Amino acid sequence: MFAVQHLIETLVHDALEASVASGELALAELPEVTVERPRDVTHGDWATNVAMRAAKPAGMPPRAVAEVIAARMSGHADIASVEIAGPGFINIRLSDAALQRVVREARAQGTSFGSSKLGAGRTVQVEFVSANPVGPMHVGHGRWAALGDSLARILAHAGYSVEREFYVNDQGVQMDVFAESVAARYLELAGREVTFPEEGYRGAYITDIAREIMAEEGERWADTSAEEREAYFKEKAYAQVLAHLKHVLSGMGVEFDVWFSERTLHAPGDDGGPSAIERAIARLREAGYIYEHEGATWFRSTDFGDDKDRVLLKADGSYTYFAADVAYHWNKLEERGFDVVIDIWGADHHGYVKRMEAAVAALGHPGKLKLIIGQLVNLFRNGEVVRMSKRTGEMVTFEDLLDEVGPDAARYFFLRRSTDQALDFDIALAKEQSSDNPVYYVQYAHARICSILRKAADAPEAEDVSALAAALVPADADLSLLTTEAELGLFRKLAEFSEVVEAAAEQYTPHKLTRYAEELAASFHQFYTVCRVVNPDAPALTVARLAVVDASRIALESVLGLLGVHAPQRM
RNA sequence: GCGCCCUUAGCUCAGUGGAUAGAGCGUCCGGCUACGAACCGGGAGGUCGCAGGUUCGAAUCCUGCAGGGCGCACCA
Repeated sequence: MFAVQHLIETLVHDALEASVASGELALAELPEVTVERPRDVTHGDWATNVAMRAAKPAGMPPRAVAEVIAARMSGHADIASVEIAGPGFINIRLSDAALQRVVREARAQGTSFGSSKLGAGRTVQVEFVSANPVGPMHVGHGRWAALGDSLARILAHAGYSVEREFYVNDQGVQMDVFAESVAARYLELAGREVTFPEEGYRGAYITDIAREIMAEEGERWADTSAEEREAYFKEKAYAQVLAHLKHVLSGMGVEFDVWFSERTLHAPGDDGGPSAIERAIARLREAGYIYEHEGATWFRSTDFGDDKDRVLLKADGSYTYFAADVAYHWNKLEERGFDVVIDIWGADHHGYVKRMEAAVAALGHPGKLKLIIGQLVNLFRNGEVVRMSKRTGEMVTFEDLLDEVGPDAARYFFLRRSTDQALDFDIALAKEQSSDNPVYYVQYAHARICSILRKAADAPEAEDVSALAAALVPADADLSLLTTEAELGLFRKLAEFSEVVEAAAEQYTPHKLTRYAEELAASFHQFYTVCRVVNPDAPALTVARLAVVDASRIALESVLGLLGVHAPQRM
């Protein structure tokens, strides 16, 4: 995919360079060339402020600089006009030929439309959700699931080699409490006197798990030692919860490549040698960032801007959660060698950002860890806050939400807001099948297109509209017949796709794609309202319009695919 | 007390240092004898939280203040 933005940047840059070479502009160094989309369409497709940036060093008025550069840009086949405007903007308008090429490319490339080589094959790991396997996921996890998965899809589309990973905290205090909780419920079911653990998990699912064990194995665990019982229940219950997490995530179309067990970080190495945690600490020690104090082993994270140093090995001989996390990131960056590692965390964990970045820097990989901090989700129903209590375990879970609104609406709503904005999720609105609900607006455009293609092919029952389009419209259809504002507007919107994907990939902002999806759908609906597509009296025009319709179908399917939302052919 | 995020139209939110700050919903007025009206067109609606600063230019960058959210463990 040729991204128009890069073409324009190159053209401006070359014109600038040539102007300096010829002596028309006296510049010691070239200013950075940036092009942007003007807000106002009358200002053309692209604009650059480079003349204003170069004016002072060149000792010329901005508009005079712009004149020099603009004179060297006109004449290119992809450019219809170059104009100087305002204080010194250079406004560039694409030629119809350039726009028509985008339509042909979309049809030729199919699902790879909008892809780019931005990532150049670099490897990226996206770790997200990583919910503790001791209970159901809350709706926040749903947001991270949608975000991480969509980001992974976008990065892959932008040319990165992507892996999705779920870090399983299958060791530690929470697992112990979890096992004790299940054991206590089990004993209750067996009719024994038992005091429920003070900090135990009180959700009804704990009892469900206990009941299941009871059904399978009877009361044989009621009279064993607590250690034996809890050790067994821990594995049993944890396996069940993990399977449940996978099931729920899968229900929203989120599949992980790797489920990484925290236990492997504590376990001895493959050769029976030191564990990953021990190796990581040794590495930090070599680098001089470790010291002992009051019986504990500390990491001097303050060397990297953290507020205070952090304990890795506690005085009681056990490792902190952070120690495992250090080892985990050492594993990601050093042992598995990812070029970029992305962690998606909830805002409630932002306090760990500095120490994690410090650890990664101390391990010799500064800057490779990208931490995305997502703000939390507030649930509403018809404008009323849905209250939840963690203490009693009463809550609307991610699974409940998914069951109620469905995967498409859930994902779309999770992705529609920028990550650093708290999300108000209104369950009633997400369920509503009306124009209030943007996911239907976009899907409707796609279904409408499919209907047109079926109509054009006179095949109302056809399932494969892609084949219909291929048969109806040759690759070299004469697109120069399409000259109305609505048609050209749609061309322009299609031409934006690639650059939106790149921006979303570079800035980790899937919400840009929901916005683009709505804009693309709007451009299509406008086109549809004004331009009759299937017209027996004008076969050439019909074919040309069907080409744009098909390109729009491909783009909508592609953008919805990046969001993980289904593109229905009928609805 | 310290740190991070947020504050833009009645509501929910976009907005890469640029030109007259946008979208959806809501509201008002219009548009189906042709391909899907779950659609389209138009109007009204803004001290971009407040105050300074940086510069050719600030919703955007810096500082301070106010309001809201989330964190500040040898917990995970």
